Amino acid sequence: MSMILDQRRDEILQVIEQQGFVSLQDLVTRFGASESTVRRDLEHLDGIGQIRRTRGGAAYTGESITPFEERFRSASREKQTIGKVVADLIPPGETILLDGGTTTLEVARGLVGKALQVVTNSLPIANLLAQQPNIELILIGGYLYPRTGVALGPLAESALREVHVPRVIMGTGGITEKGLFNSNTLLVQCERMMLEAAKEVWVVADSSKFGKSALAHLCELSKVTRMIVDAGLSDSWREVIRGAGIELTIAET
Amino acid sequence: MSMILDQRRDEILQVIEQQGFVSLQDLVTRFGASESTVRRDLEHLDGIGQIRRTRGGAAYTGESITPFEERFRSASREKQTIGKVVADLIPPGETILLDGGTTTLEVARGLVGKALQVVTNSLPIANLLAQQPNIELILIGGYLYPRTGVALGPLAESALREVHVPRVIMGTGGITEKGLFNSNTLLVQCERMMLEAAKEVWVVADSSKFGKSALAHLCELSKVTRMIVDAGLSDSWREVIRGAGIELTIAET
DNA sequence: CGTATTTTGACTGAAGTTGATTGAATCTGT
DNA sequence: ACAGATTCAATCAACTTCAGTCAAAATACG
Repeated sequence: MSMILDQRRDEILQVIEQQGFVSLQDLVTRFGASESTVRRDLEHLDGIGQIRRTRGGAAYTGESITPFEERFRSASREKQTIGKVVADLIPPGETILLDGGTTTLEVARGLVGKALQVVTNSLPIANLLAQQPNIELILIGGYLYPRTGVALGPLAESALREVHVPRVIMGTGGITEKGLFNSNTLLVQCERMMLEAAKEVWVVADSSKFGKSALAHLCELSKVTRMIVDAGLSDSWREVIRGAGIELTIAET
Repeated sequence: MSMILDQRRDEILQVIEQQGFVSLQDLVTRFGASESTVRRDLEHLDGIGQIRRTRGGAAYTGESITPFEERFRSASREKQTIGKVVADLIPPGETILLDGGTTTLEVARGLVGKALQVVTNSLPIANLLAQQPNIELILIGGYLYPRTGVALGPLAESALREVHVPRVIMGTGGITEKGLFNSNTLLVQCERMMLEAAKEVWVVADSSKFGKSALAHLCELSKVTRMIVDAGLSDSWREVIRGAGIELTIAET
């Protein structure tokens, strides 16, 4: 594994995350690599589900970024299953804290029709649940991170300080033995406050996230109470997760 | 200057979603693409059911965005003109605090394309402005009042305590010589915090609001710096408003 | 040091996209 | 109902981007 290669792919991912869309030519000039190389990088990032290739470039689809166009696309089947399973695990009448992200958005979809109190800093999730008569929605405010629709920053953090809930349901950018990662430091800071606000920490992640780290370290595995993952998770990773004292739920179709 | 296919189609979809309808020529000049290309894009978006093609352009047919959406479709012409006039009165680069409501939503529509910092507790306004690249959006969180999509309650109030802006732009339920009124005590409480947070208080109201009171008294007329009203306002009311030391702006078509 | 493996950049024909150009269909004003 | 204008679908050639292949370069490893 060449260091240069991984580094370049990480940086490409960051560029795509920041801009939402990037043309292949842009990446070629930006990194001084050949078309073929960049094309292979995009192919790889598409393979692990972090981006979606389009003719002429690529678009971001990874966690923690929920462009509003996302509503027109369908999330991966894995994420949908995870969303349904998690929603069924939550007892009616509860209060839950819902992190932003594509997987948690699927959880929110699963919650439709239930009687719950939901706290979230995600605009897309708020839009989805605001229409639900049985759901009482509490919005965490703050600086609205463009294109992602997630409220972050000092306002969000001080609002989270006043909130206490039995569970938080979080998405993540990557999971390794060292813990959870996300791609944005501002986001990680806010997610730390979420961890503080909740007794139990549930993490939803599709299996492509395992073994992937990202820019910012969020927390140790020991902070996590429960993980809900799709059936594609390897046996060795199941061992690691259970070995860390985490209750592992596999979301089957 | 060619553009990635998917990106252009997404942006076209966003434009149509926001405006309800666009002409083909408008899209051609906006994206600098040829008629043929735009026409093919519309054909595609029609094919996947997100828009409906019409002669000369296209209309939005996607799943209803939010239940609040219909509110601004049915906004009266008076409110629309007020919105445009107010938006033109705001110098670029400013920070404004935007109250919730149908008239302020029209103000927000007028702000599209400007470079501003906007603070709001209204979910519909946040949805409208979150996608604008030149607008930095700060969301006031809190309990989301279901009917109107406005964040209220203690969380909203403590967030507003940390905010200071040169102007707040407020809607209102009714105006009499005794001051401003609104129909909801929780809302009024929150709006009082907005008054505290701003140096200048601008009130937008269509002329039908004058002479009407409502459940909860918000503040005296003396708190208001400026009012923007449609041309239907009677001379006697104009006297009353100016007599209270308020700068009165009549929004003409 | 030499060999195996991975990564890279150039090249290819294939496939997709674009803008211009047609004549047909539709709209508008009289 | 008519003429003129606009919009449309269909087609085509130029252009761009694509996946696949191969050999050179870089790296890993014994």
